[in-house]
Amino acid sequence: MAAQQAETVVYAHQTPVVEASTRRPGRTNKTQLKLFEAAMDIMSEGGPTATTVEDIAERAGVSKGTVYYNFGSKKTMIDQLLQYGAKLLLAEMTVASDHEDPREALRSALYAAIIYLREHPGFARLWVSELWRAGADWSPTTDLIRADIMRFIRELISRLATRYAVRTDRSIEGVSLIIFGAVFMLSMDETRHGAERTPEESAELAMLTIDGYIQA
Amino acid sequence: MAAQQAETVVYAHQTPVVEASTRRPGRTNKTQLKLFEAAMDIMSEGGPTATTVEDIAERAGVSKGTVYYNFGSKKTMIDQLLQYGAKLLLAEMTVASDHEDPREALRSALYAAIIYLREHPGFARLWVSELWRAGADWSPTTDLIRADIMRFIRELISRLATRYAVRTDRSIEGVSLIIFGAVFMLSMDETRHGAERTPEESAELAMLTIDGYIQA
Amino acid sequence: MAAQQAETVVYAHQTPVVEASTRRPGRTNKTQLKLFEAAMDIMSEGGPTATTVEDIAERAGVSKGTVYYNFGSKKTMIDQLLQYGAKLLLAEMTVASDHEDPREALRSALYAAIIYLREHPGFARLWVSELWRAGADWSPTTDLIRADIMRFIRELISRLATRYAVRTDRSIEGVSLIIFGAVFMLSMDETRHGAERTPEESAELAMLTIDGYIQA
Amino acid sequence: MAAQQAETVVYAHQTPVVEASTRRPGRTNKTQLKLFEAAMDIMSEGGPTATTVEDIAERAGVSKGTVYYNFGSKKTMIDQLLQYGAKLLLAEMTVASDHEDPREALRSALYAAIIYLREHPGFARLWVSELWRAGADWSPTTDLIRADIMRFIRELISRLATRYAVRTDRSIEGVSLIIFGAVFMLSMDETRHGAERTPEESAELAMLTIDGYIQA
DNA sequence: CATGAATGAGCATTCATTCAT
DNA sequence: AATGAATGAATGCTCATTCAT
Repeated sequence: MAAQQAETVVYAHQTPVVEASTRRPGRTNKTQLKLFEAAMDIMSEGGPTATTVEDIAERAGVSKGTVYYNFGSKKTMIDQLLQYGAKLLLAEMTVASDHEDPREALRSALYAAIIYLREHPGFARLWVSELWRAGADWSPTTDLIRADIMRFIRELISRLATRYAVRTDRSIEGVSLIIFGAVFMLSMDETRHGAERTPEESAELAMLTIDGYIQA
Repeated sequence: MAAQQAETVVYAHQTPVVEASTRRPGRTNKTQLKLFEAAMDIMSEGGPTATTVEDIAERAGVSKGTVYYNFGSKKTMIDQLLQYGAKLLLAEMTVASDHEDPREALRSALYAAIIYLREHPGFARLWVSELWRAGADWSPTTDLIRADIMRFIRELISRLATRYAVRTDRSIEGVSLIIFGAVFMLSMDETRHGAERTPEESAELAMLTIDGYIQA
Repeated sequence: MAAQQAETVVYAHQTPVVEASTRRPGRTNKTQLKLFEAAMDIMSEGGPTATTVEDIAERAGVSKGTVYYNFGSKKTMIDQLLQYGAKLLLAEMTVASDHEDPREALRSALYAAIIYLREHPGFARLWVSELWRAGADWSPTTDLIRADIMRFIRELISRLATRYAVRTDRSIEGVSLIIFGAVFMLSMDETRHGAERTPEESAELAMLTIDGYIQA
Repeated sequence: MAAQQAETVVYAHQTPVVEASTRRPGRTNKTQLKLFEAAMDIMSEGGPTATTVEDIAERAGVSKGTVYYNFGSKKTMIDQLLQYGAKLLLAEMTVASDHEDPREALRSALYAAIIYLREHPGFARLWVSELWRAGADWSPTTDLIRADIMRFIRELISRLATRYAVRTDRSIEGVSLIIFGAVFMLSMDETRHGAERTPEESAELAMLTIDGYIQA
């Protein structure tokens, strides 16, 4: 007796991530969490297209039907997984960014992001896949998440100007983007080639860009 | 007797990447080029998994069988397409880097890369997909290509020290990596959201990192 | 979670033949039986290679996917079909061989075999195809079945010595083999050219060899 | 400029086997012989359906097109190969059967057949496959060959009556058939499981049936 | 004579999705 | 709330066959 579900999944800003698009009202339940973990886990190997619903269900120890009972479709599940992961990532970065010095706040946030992506390679892998997807089956969720992350970084970068002299011939948006790119590449590289750098070193590397941004 | 893989497009390495399964010598022929173009074209829409062999063949104006006659498998074709695209990319960057001033050489090479990736979104899309794949069907090609690009950037960065004071507490390898990430993110962002920046601006942004690297 | 192979029809051996790839326990279900019947039916026309999974599914009244849900692959299905048919054949022969006189027991068993093969030409056709296959996709099932049938005949032949004088310059193994060959050739000939002999006559013919074996 | 070729291949009794159905008039040429050898060789592994035209051409060291230039179709090639092999087999048996004593003539002919089939497992494999094929693509060649072999054996068996007392309650046709089956099974068994018997022993085994036939 | 390139119908297989229980 | 069985459209791949050179 499952109710039909809307195709469009709106990313719920500020409100509980999963709730909005769940098949049935109510909070993310235990089965859904199990499926999220399993999916994140397995997604580190092959990206969403290469990962089958059966794989995920098996890893989560439930049947395929259960995935459909809980999410209605693979697409929806991926979508909500993305939201789930992004929420956690943002939460980590937010906590870490609680520093008075804006440079330190940014460094600390990037450090947290690097740690998170290292520990959740499946999320990183998934995000990359979705981030650069195009065509018919594009979901707006990715854009919304990207916007949230970007906004978060942008605000941290804006704060730099309150204490440092920053270059005014470079857009904050642009700087945020390449910082984003640097962090991602560092994380994915670790996943692929093993950690050749400590998270601290990675964060310092990413801050090089900021050092180029701060100054005349 | 049928050509499963042509040596032709083998990416410029000391040892041919796909030699093991190569069946015959000879140059990349017209059909293979047509297929490469078609594949690059289509790949900008949905990544390799979402792109079917039939689609590629149709766009190239040949039959599905022809793809298999020329490449033997989808995987092999993708692999060689990657090599083909990388060869062109590196060629562009090499030509552009012909400047006496090492900073300008680097900036110009990055500019060329940004242009190339903008004009070949399919290649960029494909590369991203392969770059972070793992598991059974991983092909070493991606690693080799990545290594070549990284080596190229690394050498340009090394040259900076001949004229500028550079930070010695950051590894050149690491700097190369985040430059790589920045360029990629800039390019993919353009593909996804339309060009909000000129290529020149994008190149300057990427150089911010270098500016952070150059100085005491 | 899906049943690729059922343990059910595993041919009566000490160790299940296909155990390695079995996914779940449980009895041979209705769908699998339907598929066996359909496959045996169709196989009489063209051997396993010429028979498509689609044909079998259609004749069984299920979808192609169902075949794969139940058996995992065409090869596995053929394998289990062989086991299924062999089990039935051996059962028939076993029942028929219940005679005190060893010669009569053997004759009766051969008669049963001839009847069975006549009524299941698909099984005979399949077996012939597999029996002499070689190369990469060889499955051990055929050997195991052959060994069982041979062992059964061998034992019946051994019993002859308890009542008759038999030639000791001919190996029981060899005699079993040519009896096997005679029965097969008789059956297949009927299938190809129509029944020119009654099963009784066929059985008597096969017993000629035994008559040559019994005597000084 | 290849002339079209008739689908129906008539088996040329008593006349050169290959000539009748060759695309162009004239004797079997070198290329055709090379292809026959290659096909016989490779056919021992997988039967005609599993053997591709490409496999045969490759083994013969010619191109696929050459097969079609020489035979017009795979079917025709197989057909002529069958004729070619049968002609050789019959020739061997004929030479071997030149004995005054009919029993010895038969034994010797069977011995020759066993040797031939052992040395040409591809022919045996091919024949078995064709012998029990059914359906639309049945070629009459197999029947004609079978008839020739059977006639040959039948005549040898008929001669037995000139010197031995034979059973009159068993048809010569039937006896020929099971001798045929015995020889085949012995040969194929050797191919599959290695030679556990010398050809002499195999021939003696097959003669058991004759011993059952000779006597009151 | 021979062949390399191309073809396309046909086939085994995968997998997201449905649904009765 | 969960699931096992079934589905069928989609897809990668094979291979006999054609044909221009």
